Amino acid sequence: MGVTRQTKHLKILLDTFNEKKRALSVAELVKLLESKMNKTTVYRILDKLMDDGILHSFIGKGGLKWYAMCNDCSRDTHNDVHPHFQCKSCGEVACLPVTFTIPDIKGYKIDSASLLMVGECGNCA
Amino acid sequence: MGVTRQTKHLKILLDTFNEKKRALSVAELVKLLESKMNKTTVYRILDKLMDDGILHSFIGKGGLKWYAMCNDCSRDTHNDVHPHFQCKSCGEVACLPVTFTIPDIKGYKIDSASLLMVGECGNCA
DNA sequence: CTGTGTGCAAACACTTTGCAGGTGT
DNA sequence: ACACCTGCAAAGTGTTTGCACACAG
Repeated sequence: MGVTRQTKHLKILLDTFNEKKRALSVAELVKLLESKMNKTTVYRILDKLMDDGILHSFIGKGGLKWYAMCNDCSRDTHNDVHPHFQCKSCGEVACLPVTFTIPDIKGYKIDSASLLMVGECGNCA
Repeated sequence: MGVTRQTKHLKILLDTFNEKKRALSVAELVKLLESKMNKTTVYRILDKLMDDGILHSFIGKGGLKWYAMCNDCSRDTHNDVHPHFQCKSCGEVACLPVTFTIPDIKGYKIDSASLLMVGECGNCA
């Protein structure tokens, strides 16, 4: 279903994640890259990188989508249990270095879980 | 900052939650009630019920907002740590009868957390 | 050459806002 | 009477789609 080609746009996006070393919202990426590529392209590349297991995504405060580099995901075994933290003051997002195990709940077959914690980061406290 | 008045629209919305006895998405509520009230009114009442601690909300799969009756919330102590489950097949949402304790993470002052599990419900499995 | 990728504009879906008029207490 | 609530239309925001053209392999 389509080989991911090595285009300059793809490279720009990957470089951005490597530089920033943090989670980025789609809105932020679109704004950041608006001089270099169309927003449609941003959405499409993010989708593809997600499929390929290079990025993972989650829904932040307010329902906006965020992406971050995967450290421990592959195309087949996508580890969705990434706890994330979002500061209610500055809005910054961090991937938490915590392992979270999905509880077993009878009556439900659980595939993945997303855990978002909201509070104040070190800078804002 | 405003007393919540006992209007017929408010009653209709509360009745809906009491009848359905489950979490409802805003989109579903708007559609369900479109003959009885304007969508703007739905949004506003949901907001108010949230403030009053009658409903709690969370972001479901895909970033859509859901509301459900609070069982253990008051206006002052809003318990945001409600684990929720959403079926990836039928989209149904359930409030899980599980208590989840927020882990302590150094460097972050965590106020609340939201935990969404995605998988298959009893009907779809 | 062929299948992907890209830009642009338009369409979509969800949510918020402003304002005039209606309603609860 | 006054503060609060409602409907309507318009605008705002984030995301997706269709299509013609460009590019990588």
